[in-house]
Amino acid sequence: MKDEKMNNNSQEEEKDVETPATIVPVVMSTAVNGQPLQVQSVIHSAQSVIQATPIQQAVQVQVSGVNVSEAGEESSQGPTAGGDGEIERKKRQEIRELSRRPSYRRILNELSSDTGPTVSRIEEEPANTTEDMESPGTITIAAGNALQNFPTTIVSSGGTIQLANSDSSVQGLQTLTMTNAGGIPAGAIVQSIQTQDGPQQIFVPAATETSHISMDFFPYPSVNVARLGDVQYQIRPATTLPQGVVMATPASLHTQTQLAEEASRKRELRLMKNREAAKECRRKKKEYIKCLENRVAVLENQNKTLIEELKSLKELYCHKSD
DNA sequence: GCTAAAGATCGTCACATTAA
DNA sequence: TTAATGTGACGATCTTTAGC
Repeated sequence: MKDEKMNNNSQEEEKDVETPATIVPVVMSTAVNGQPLQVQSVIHSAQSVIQATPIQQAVQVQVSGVNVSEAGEESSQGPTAGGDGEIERKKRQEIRELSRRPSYRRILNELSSDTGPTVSRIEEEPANTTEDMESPGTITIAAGNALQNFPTTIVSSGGTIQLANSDSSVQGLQTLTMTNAGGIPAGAIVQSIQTQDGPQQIFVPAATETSHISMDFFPYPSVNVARLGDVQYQIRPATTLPQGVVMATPASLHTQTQLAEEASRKRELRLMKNREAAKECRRKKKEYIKCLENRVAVLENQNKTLIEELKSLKELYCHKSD
């Protein structure tokens, strides 16, 4: 069952990593996966993970796996020159299996050079502003970061709509408030919005006199929401519905639709957050594994130094006893 | 160049833990 | 108690590699 996996308490792991470490005064230089190590910081991070409890076992398997892989790689320089027999084939197969972890090494290299702040994974669209607004009745605007270049006034078929961008510096979620100065014609358009995911449309319900529309923009199209007064409407890709189809329901079904869409929105939000959490979790895990690898390197060197020291002391002792 | 195999990555689910 | 968050497991998909 999944119970056993839960023994690997994540908080414990975090605490282990954050435990104040003692700096071990060892002078050495080493390298892991070709990366030169700063001895002090390596020892620091290594010390902090030494007390790792249940998860340590699991990760140690990985670490030893990497070591084996590295060893195998050294011995696999090109195809075997002479032998063609079954044994040679098996040997080559073995070597291949051992040496195959290129992407993993690449990740480690990236991790070791990653010192800056987390870079946003959401590609920013170039600003897309007034050019699409010329056809009457359809307003094409830009979402995402392009909102900062957004015009404050655009003309719809029903009149003038004032746009106020709440905070264009917040990535991922943007709120756009539209105040309808002229009144949106009942049953008519619909605002067409250009987002990172292509044009999207908001359908204004028939016979609705509204003076206020607000829209939330997430990086994920299915989460984007428009509100007319108290009613929420999901902003969907324009391609999912034929032009002119009114998505909004009659007043009697508003509550039901509202609930369903609210649930759907919550789910999308939860999935989005979980997606990000999973990414963060994996990043931490890689970092943790890297710390353990560093620890291995440090301990190996430390061991080597101690053996040398013991050797020289033994020699000294032998000389003196003679 | 094509293909199969294996590893890596990602999104999601389920559940444990934590914070309010 | 409950909502939010963290993380292992799983399956789908992508990437990389070797062999042909």
